[in-house]
Amino acid sequence: MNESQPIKRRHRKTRQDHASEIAEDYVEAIAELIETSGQCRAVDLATRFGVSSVTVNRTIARLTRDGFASTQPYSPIELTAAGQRLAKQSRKRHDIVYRFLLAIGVSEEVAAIDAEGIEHHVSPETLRKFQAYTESGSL
Amino acid sequence: MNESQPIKRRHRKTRQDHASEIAEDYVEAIAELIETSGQCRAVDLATRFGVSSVTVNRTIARLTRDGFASTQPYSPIELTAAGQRLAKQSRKRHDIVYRFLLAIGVSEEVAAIDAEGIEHHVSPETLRKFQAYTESGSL
DNA sequence: TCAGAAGTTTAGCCATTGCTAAACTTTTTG
DNA sequence: CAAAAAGTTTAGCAATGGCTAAACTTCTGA
Repeated sequence: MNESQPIKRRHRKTRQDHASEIAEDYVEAIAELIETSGQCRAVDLATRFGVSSVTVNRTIARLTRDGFASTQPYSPIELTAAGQRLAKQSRKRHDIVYRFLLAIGVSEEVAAIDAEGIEHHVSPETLRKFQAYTESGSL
Repeated sequence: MNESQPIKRRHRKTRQDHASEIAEDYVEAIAELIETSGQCRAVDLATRFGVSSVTVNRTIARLTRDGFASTQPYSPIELTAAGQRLAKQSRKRHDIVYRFLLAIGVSEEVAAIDAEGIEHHVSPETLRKFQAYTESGSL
């Protein structure tokens, strides 16, 4: 009998999940910055997230440690293959959530904010429902 | 000219928001436990959230510090008026999200998990849309 | 070219959120 | 009632994620 796992697996493992969320936000932002401006510097991420560049630096160090980013001192930030994959996937999920919110009538501004928060907590099943609704225009 | 705030207010202030999420999860759980079993003990919350009772203890200490909970040593955990208000509001928001997910066809199990994650990131505007959809059965 | 501006890194601070081990209190039960 | 079980608290460790100050590197323009 294997009942050793916590009764309520429904509840997320807060610390770890939070770390993944930040990782996703960062790789997404890095990919976007590289796409739009050719490169990604710590200062760009600092502006974007409203944190100090010291904080960015350490987060990037973790991403590097975990195999998502790669850097040389004083050089632009790059994504590894794994980082690019994660960025692409996060971006896609983000877009689905954002478009869904627009489709149900949420304003662009609020949809942008809420999508940021929601995207990390949507299971594949829910995501499929979101997409289905957005595409068909109804349900 | 007041442009001192970070350019992207869209992005949540991670640390602080995360703390609020935990506060909401806890007061919600405390209220529920008191309702269903008459009282709330640290060990109940530990089981519920899958963390150690030491962790629960310290979280409760923070909630107490912040005016949401009150405790005597070795006694059950209680909510202050503010805690009860927060619990009620969180519960309501949770239910709206959960019912909305069911309404768009997400399974009960997945809806329960996703609602836990999503509820903290839904603005009043989006919440109204969710509720409108759930109630009218369409949009 | 070289001095200052811009950007990055290091050092060191704090709070939160997780843990285990151990001490302590309360409850249960033989 | 006393001992064991159950629950709580304290002490102390680690990682994450935030900060400022200060040192360092790189870039830029007079």
